[in-house]
Amino acid sequence: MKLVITEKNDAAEKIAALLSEAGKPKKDKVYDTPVYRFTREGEEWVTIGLRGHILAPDFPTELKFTDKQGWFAISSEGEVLPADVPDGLPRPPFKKKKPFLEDGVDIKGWKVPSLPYLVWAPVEKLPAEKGIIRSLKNLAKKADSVVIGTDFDREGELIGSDALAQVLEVNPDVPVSRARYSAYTRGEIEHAFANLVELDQNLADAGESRQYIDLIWGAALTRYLTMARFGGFGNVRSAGRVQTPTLALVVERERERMAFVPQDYWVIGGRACEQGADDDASFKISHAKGRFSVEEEANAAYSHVENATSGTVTAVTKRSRTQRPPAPFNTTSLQAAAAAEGLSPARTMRLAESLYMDGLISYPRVDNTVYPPSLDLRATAKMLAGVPQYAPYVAKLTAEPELHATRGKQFDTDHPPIYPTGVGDPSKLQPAEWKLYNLIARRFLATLSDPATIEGTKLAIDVAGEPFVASGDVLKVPGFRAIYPFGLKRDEQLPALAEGDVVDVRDLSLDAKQTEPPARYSQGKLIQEMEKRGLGTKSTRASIIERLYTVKYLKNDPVEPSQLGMAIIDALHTYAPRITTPDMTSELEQDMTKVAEGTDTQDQVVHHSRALLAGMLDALIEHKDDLGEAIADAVTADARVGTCPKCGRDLVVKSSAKTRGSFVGCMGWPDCDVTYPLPSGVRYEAIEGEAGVCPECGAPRIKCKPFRAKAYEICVNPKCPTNYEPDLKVGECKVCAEAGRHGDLIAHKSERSGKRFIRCTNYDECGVSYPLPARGKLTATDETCPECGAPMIIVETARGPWKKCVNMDCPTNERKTPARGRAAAGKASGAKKAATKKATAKKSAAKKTTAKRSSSKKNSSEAGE
DNA sequence: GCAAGGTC
Repeated sequence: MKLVITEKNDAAEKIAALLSEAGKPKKDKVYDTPVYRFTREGEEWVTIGLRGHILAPDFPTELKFTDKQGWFAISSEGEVLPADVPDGLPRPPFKKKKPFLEDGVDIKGWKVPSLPYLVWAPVEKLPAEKGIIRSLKNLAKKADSVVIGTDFDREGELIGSDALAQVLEVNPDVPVSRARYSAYTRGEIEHAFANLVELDQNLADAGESRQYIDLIWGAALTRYLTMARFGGFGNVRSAGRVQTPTLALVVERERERMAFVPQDYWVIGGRACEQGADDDASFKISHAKGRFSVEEEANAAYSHVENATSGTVTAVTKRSRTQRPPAPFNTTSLQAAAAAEGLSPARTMRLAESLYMDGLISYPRVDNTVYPPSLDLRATAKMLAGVPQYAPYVAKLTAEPELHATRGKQFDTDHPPIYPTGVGDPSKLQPAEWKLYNLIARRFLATLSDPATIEGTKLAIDVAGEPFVASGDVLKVPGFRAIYPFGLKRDEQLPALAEGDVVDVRDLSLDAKQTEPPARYSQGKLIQEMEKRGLGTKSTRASIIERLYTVKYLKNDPVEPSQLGMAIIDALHTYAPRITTPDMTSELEQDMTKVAEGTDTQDQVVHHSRALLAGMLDALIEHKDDLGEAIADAVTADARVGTCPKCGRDLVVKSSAKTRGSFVGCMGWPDCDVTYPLPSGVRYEAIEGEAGVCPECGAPRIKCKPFRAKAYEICVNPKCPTNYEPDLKVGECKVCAEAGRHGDLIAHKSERSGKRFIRCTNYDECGVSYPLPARGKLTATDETCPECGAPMIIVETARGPWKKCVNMDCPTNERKTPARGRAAAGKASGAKKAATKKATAKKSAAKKTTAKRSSSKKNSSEAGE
């Protein structure tokens, strides 16, 4: 039996289909791993797909600190210190209990495990995909020969080399060869298997050097930053060859913005229209000078036109321009286009993976922007007629005798650009999935479409002797824009005017403005910038940006660095500058080339890199205290939500170790005891400036951002009148009155839960209490409910005030009562369950159609070749 | 509780 090992299941399936001589390969499973069996030249073949890297590099378990001992910091004297422990908790006696934590203790011949030694620690490769490895070994035992068919690049060679090591463990004498192909076409695959070569161990070693260097630098610097000032569990401060320069890009832009000195300028603008026309038909005009940099000049010009009500058209110029249809999508351009539609790159990749698995789009991790000749463009376009929204456009497009596709700049043959492979149904896909599918499908059709022709018109208008201009665009030939409206600004249309025409002029004004600092990166732009600088790969960039958000180095979109992010970059820039620039990646690339070419060995390159790191770590350890302080200050600044109304110190968001919840507390604790509760399950943000201080009580106002709901602002003080009237009397207790007592009904707010309720002052005797809505200002009335006699109150929310009976069991509350709420919620959850069921049904249905589709595609591509 | 690179 001949065993072919590929990088992914997809490749195993495709290669089996292309090499099989007697019909379709038989899909089988070894344990849980799909494999494909077929015969060729009288021999049994089987292909198996790995899942990328099956081994992961790591330090020996003795160095991993996987038990409770924590990571370690080094004092300036070079002494091994346990991690800082939050005040009040016992300091574990690490040194005594764990002798190997001492300096100079040998483990496997290495001194461990203080930070400087970590730099020199050995690295092992441990199984990461145990299931795949088990299946691989099972097949390898029975193999007469093995072909490594992983991707044709450095990581592919490494993945193949790791797989080979597993194979040789169980079948040491099996002959092994390497197939090198760069497209899943019959010609390419046949050629690769007819010209098998040896695995390139130098290339695999180059890949492994990359793994080791990334791990050693990342682990040492991450542990250092995390321990320089321990911020509690869950507060890792990470660093790495790609993430740190990426963060530096964002910080650099923020520094430019901070250093920016705005310049004053003035503009004169207004609106004009045909004589007597409506405001709706008016268009924008502006002074031909554009920006006045001298105020007096602007004033002078404005004084001429201030009272003008009409102008004369002095010139009309028209110029047509064409707009070329966009290039096919690769991963980066898809991420950028989707980011402009509000999907983060990481989310885009998760959605794309799901669409790919459902058979709706092609493989989403590609650099290529040129469709291969084997892709049947016409058939794909025709398939999209199955989506009703596209059908009319597809009919027109496919009526053309020939289809020409645009070509992008990047041309590889690994995979085709991202294109639709199935018919998407908006009623079956999640809204975000549909959004992405729609973008991809329309982009595909756009790449086959004609250019758009736009006629631009410029008007010169004389207003009281001052020159004004107006411009407008009209889409003359829509071309691709009829199907692809994304990323384009709307045209402003001008009425048909000729030289000498008189127009009405309105709303002229002189506005003082200031030049803007350079804009922050959008997530899409950041992805593109990373690509330009060689940071990360198409498969990793999205997740690296996401990582920078989870460690709280970045916030908001457009991307903004936190104080912590800026402090980290400042510190590393001073003591370990190599990690903060893309240079490390480009130098690593050069080293990898040397290893691949055999002029340097893996050991030499890794050793050299360790030595560089060791020097930088010495400097970092020397300044551990300064750096720890800078980090602590930055974290405080990030957590700051306002000033303490009692003592004037900073109020910050703190997290309670006991409840795992957050609260606002004063930095002056324990001298100052000011604390405020925070709503749970929402993210919060400080509000800058005056708006961040409650005008009623002086406590901070914060912005709350619930998941997938509208953000709102509140004062953090639950007793603040902006939250509710404290202890408001809403009426008298009827039950008590009937019993001959007096009881007042008072509105309260629980400080613990934040919930509001009404309770009788004689609650212990009568037990009367009513729930209240969570938000909204309450006002008492003199009225009692005509149905049940309970007091009426007014609740004022963002939607306006409404009067209601406080008794939730009262028939007048039936429409808005919690009872109805519960019923509705029950129904909603029932609907959700049904939807889930539907989704599951959809998934399996989609899988079926995928299978059908891929087999029909296979047929057509075979027919085409 | 560390990185970045594959892929699911």
